[in-house]
Amino acid sequence: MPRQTKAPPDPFLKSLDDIRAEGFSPDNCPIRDVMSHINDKWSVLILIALQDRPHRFGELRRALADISQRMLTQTLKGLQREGLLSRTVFPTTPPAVEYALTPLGLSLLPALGAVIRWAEANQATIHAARAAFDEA
Amino acid sequence: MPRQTKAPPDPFLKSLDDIRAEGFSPDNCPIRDVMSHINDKWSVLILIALQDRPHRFGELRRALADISQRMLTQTLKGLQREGLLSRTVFPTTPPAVEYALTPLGLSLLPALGAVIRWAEANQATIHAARAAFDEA
DNA sequence: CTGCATCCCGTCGGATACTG
DNA sequence: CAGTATCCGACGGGATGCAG
Repeated sequence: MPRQTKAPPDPFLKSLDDIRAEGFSPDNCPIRDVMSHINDKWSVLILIALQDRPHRFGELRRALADISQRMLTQTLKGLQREGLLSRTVFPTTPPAVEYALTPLGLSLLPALGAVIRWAEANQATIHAARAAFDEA
Repeated sequence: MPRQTKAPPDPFLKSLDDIRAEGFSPDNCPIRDVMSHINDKWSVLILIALQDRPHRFGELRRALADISQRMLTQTLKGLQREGLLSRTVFPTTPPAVEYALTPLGLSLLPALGAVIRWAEANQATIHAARAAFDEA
C-alpha cells in the first residue's frame, strides 16, 4: 500500500485550517455537530428504509430485522429531533404511528449515497487490507 | 416540519430490500461493515487533516487540537488497518513517523465531502429543529 | 517524539418485563 | 401496535504515568 506521493488532487474538502478560519472551534464545528448525531449504529439504515415511502413502527422493525425496539424508539426520536424525519400518530385503536422523511431528511440521501456506494465498491479492498494488517 | 407527501425522488440509494437481494444479511452488510469503522469521533477529522499532505504524529495532534494522544494513536491504527492511510517510520533520533492517505483513503474524500457540505449547509436548519423539538 | 499501559467513568446498546 | 422502564454488560474515550 504505497503512500501518497504527489500533490493534492482537487479541493474536495476544505482544510481544517479553512474551517477554523470560518469561525471553527472544537465546539462549533459543523462536522462534529451534525455528524455525531447520525454516526450511531442505526440512523443511516433507518433513513435508507424510509427513502421511498413512510413506514410504521412495526414495519421499520421488521425492515431492520435485528434492531431492538428500545434502540428503534430511541434512534427515531433522535432523528426526529434533528428534523430529518416526522412522526404522525393516527388515533385509531390500536394506535398507528407513521414515520416519514422530511424534506431535510430527503436532501441528505444523495450525500449519504456517495459514501454508501464507495463502501460497496471498496468493501473487498478493505477486507484485504484488514487481513494484511492483522497478519503483521 | 411537514412530512413527506409525494412519491420518492430519484433512486439515490438502493432500498434495503435491494441490498438484501444482493446477498445482504445483518452480518454481511457493506454499510455496517465499512461505515462502523469510520463512524467514530475522530476518523473523519483525521482524513480531512491528511487530505493535502502527509503529517507527523505531533502535527496531527496539534491540528486536531483537542484529541488525546491515546485516541490519536488508536484511531490512526484503525484507519491504517482499513487501508485508508499509511504509516512510515523514519529511523532518526528521535524517531519521526509520517502518516499519509493511501489512494484508497484519497478516493473516499469526495464522498465524504458531499456529507460534509450538506452538514455545513444545513447546520442552522438542524439547530432550529432541535430547539423546536426540545421546546415540546 | 512517538507510543503503550493503566485506571476510571460515562454512554451505547441488548434483554426483558410491563402499560395504554 | 407502539411504546416505557429497568437492569446490566461492553465499549469509547479522557487523564496520567512510563518507555524506546
